Amino acid sequence: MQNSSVEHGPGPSVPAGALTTGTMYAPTCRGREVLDRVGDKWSLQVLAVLADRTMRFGELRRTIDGISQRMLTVTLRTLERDGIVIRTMYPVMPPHVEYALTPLGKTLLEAASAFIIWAEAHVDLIEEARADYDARAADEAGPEGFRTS
Amino acid sequence: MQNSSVEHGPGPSVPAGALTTGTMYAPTCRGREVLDRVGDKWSLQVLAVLADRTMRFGELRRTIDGISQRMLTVTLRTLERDGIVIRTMYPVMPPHVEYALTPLGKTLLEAASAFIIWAEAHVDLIEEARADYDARAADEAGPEGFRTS
DNA sequence: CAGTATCCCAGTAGATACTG
DNA sequence: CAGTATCTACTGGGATACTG
Repeated sequence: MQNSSVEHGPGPSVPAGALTTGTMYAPTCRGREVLDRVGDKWSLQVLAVLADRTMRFGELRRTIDGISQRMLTVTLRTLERDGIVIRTMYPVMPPHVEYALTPLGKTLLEAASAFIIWAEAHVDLIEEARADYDARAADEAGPEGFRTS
Repeated sequence: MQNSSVEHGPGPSVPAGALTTGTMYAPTCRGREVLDRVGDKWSLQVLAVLADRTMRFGELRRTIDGISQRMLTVTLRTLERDGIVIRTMYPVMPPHVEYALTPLGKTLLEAASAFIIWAEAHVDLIEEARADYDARAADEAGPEGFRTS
């Protein structure tokens, strides 16, 4: 995925130095796939819960509550594969398995924390914005010959 | 979808220096929906691109490249609704529309930047971990008498 | 130029049932 | 307990065609 066609003419549309602010982000490259990975419905949840302590499968299932058995398994497997959590199995009866964050997982959680905190801090503002937007939208679509009088 | 029981017991679960990682995150609440929103396939991309400067619809389309017309529209609408980008239309012929980050959008991008940067910085490590994992998985399933040589 | 409207498929997640 | 297997429903998103 690259910008093969920036050629919208010989125009000086990009003043060469316009890339001051951003540029650093621009998940145009492979970082995307990591974001996709961790940006799914459950990964961050699992991460956040494991931040506190090591947990067993059943504990995670009960703690996260809302997650299905299958999705917990899938999520944990992927995180394990990515080196973000580590799975320790004790071959006893009944089985005992523990999940913990790896050092990599901890750095991830740290990096994501600002994001998570932002989300929680601004959720109200966003919902307000939505209400506003919807109200305005209704305003534009609403006055459809309702001049009853 | 709430975490009815963050308490799974009388846990002094966080030992002494479990690093800064404590209970502070836990996207258990409404922050989740915000994360879902921005965590989709295109939002962060759009945000990152708009970090540089205001852009027109077509510019975004060409810059992000890979995004379809439909998804750009959908993404922009949602971001606008959430108060993260602002849409300015100049009713001329042909139409001229510009998109920019709102102040809220800028704070979001800032919050997300650590995350994005982490992703780009660790993508190699992660892919390595994956290769390892796959190799080990193949090892466990593979040794089926395939000692050909 | 900047969209909207449809159609449609692939992938994702939920529920359920079974197992070492 | 800690999974795997399967079946299905839902939806995100691409392709395409049309419009003010």
